[in-house]
Amino acid sequence: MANDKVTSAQVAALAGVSQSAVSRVFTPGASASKKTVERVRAAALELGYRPNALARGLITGRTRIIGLVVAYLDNQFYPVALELLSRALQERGYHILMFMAGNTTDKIAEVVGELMDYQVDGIITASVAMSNDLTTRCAAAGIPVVMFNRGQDDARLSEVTSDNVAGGRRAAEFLLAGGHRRIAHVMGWQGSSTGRDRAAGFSQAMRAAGVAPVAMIDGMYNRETAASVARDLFSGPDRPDAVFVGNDHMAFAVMDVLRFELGLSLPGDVSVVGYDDVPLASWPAYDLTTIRQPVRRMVDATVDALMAQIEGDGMPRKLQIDGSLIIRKSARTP
Amino acid sequence: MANDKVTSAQVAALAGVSQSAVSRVFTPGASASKKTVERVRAAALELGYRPNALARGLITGRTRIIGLVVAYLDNQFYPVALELLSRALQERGYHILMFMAGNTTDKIAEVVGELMDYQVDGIITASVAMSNDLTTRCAAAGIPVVMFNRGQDDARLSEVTSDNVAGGRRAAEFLLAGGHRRIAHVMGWQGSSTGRDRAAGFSQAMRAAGVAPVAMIDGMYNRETAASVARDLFSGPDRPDAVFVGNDHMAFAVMDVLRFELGLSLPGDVSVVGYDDVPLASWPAYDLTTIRQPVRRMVDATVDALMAQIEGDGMPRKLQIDGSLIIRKSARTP
DNA sequence: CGGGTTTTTGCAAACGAATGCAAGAAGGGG
DNA sequence: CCCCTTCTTGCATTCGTTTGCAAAAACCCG
Repeated sequence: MANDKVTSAQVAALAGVSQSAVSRVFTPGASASKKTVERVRAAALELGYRPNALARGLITGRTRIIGLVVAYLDNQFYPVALELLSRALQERGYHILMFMAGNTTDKIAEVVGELMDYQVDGIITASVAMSNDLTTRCAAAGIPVVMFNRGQDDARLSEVTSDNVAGGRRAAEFLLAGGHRRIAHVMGWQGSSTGRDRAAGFSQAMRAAGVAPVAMIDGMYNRETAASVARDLFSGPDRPDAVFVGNDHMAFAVMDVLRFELGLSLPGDVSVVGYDDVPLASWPAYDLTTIRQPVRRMVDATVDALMAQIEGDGMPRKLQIDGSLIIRKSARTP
Repeated sequence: MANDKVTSAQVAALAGVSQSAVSRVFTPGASASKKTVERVRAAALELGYRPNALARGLITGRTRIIGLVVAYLDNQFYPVALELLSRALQERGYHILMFMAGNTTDKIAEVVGELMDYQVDGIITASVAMSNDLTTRCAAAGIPVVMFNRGQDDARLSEVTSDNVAGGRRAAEFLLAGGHRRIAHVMGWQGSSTGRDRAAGFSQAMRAAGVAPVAMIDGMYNRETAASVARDLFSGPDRPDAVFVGNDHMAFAVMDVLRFELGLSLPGDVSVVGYDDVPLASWPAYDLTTIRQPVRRMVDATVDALMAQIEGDGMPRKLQIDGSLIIRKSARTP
């Protein structure tokens, strides 16, 4: 049966037609008579023939491979997104070539270079920034790029995020409405647009209410950092009575420190609000009040944007998807 | 600069050498004089040339792409493994083409078929079983397959697991040593080797101690199922005083039910032992006593096995990596 | 400086499929 | 039944590389 490499020529021979005929049978939208189709199909089945995607890609210029660059997977938001992305693309006949990149510029450049070697049809970056130079290279090569959950001020890039400014504002307003006046913000990494936007929204709402934040400290989207920030912030004599944390991943760390190291109760002593609404946030051990990022819709938007640019003549687009506040038990309810 | 498609021929023209020369400069281990190398490198840099991986793959028969098939990512063990795998392979110049497959046979077959279309150099399956037919096809195509965290009785397949039988035994022994006599087991999915092996080890140790398990129920490696199993098991009048759960992911669900629905205290009322030691297990909100699967070593072994078969003449191998018991606070300590 | 070795080089043939072109087959209408 | 149109088909070229082969160049040593 299916031996090492079956080529279209072998199928052609068996079916008694030319190699072109075989190709046409396997190329959607090419012309072939009913009889040829049948004979070729039969021969292909017998030999276990499947078209070689590399050869096809070489000549058509499309590989149906999407490059995915992601910085880390320990924040649960990303595996969830990855799973959805992968499924959505698979449904449309595309496949994901995956790369882990630290968030350093040159590592990312290296990785994008390798992606381009494989002639990917498009690139999705998750929680990763593109340097200007890199964007230029992708644009020159005609490879559309869409940034998932990160924004950047460059018209050549598509981006899909939640409305982070609104989200930050919403978090602050909720805490204020709960009667809190000593509110701190453990910020998302200030090197990222999401971190900055959420912080900006938070500040905005605080200012509007005439309340000054107790502190705004960068938690780097990192569990350890967030924990140590929480320790500093809450060990002193006049500690905050509420904290908005830049994402759920850090919020869990903060809650751990508050409850298990400092013996504080939530929401009795302190209110905590997170951002993302990852699955773990709804588990009773945390039961975290948080701003939801609608992953599913974000993923759909990402795939749509990419497909529009690959298959149609779509232009880069910037989308913000609104996320609602999910009220649970980690923060006092107004 | 870097225009749409730069080919080796263009570089050759600019450098004043033949196209073959360019190829040789970019092929490790090919002969080229110092002078040629220099001139070609310079020209390549100027034009932004990079070898087309598709064309290269077409002729060499190696793509440096590894197909990865994974069933789900909601169990934290897999994202962690995925990240390590991806990094390890990247270091060796390989890349991951990722596929999500449910655990249904035909879905997997479909996915493996698509993988083969891309002429992958090897396949890693994580928490996924291979049908006999599929294994045959891969073997015929000369594509090595290594199963990560799953075993199968087929000499053509490599596999890397932890020593699940020993692990299950260890868990039971630990609970027995803690003085428990009413011990239940929420089993890992019995359709998987890991689930069966852990259960077998557990049974073995119980039998050796002359203690009959209170219950052994399949939790399907699924959070909801595990939770409802826990509800049934622990709501009755004479509930177990200890439970060994087939993996951490389910153990968290069980703990949630025990503590937050049934108001039981751990390890006071009930002892819980899990399997995997995912990062979350060490967070104080769970602080789960568990059998560690040494992911890093498992990943290294996986990559080694794969490389041996791809680059050398290695035979398929079956590896079991021993994992130790990590004692935390969810179970009574002897 | 000559004869023999070793390196470097270009030529041309792969790899496996898609596709423009022109010829052949089939179909349709009067 | 013939002519004109529409479908199918095969031929040959193309995509961007690697690589075997043989010629050319460089090197070495006496």
